Amino acid sequence: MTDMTDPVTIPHPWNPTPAQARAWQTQLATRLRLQPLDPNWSTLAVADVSSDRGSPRLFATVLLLKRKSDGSFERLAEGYAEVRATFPYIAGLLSFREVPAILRAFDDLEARHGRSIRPDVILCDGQGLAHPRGLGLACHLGLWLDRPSVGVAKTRLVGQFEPVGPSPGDQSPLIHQGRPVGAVIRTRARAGPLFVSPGHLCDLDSATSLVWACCDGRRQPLPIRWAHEAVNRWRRAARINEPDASCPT
DNA sequence: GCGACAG
DNA sequence: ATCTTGTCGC
Repeated sequence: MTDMTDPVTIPHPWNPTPAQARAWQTQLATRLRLQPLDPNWSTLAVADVSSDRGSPRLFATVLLLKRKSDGSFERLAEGYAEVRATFPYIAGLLSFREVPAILRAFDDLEARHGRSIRPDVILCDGQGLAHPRGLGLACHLGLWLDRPSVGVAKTRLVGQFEPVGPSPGDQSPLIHQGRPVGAVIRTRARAGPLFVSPGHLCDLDSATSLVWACCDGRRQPLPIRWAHEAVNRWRRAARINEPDASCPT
């Protein structure tokens, strides 16, 4: 009998063939734990990755934030990493391309912060459970780090849903293979809805309420916007100084 | 063969 | 993801 508490039962490579990657996803999905998130979560880590068209240079950023009692966020620390992509972008296999870069950004974050990071939840730009094999980027990262995680994507990958209402807060269940795997949420009037799904150590209700709690009238949750701004600011600076990338302050 | 297809 | 200016609308 294997130890059911291992984050990842068998370490796997990040540069497998597409067929091997799909097999790992099916295997890893069996390790997911769908459970309520601590409603009193306060520390949140948010990750984002960006790159120039056709360039194999991936820039990853992870921000560590603290949710204050008044609902605002405080920036505690940040980490950065530039990685050479070892896997192409293939719909359904995004985590094999971006997670390695995100893991290095986490390492940088810990190095700067001076101690191990144990965020109450990790917010990811991409799908969680709403995936062909139930293992979107949020699930994969959460499993690897053994931390609760939530996925929020701008467009659909899988699943069917009824039209979402026009008002902020309106939502519609995302159904895949007869199972509710996520929620389509209107976060801003006249803007496209977001696709939220749980990652690891989290359930659908927890995922949707957390994302909604991170929204402030804009289409994207504030943490996602901050991470996106941070990683793009760094990438643009690195593009000017060409070769090496000097991390932000 | 055709359509779909996170970032 | 990124390439890109202006433009329409609240």
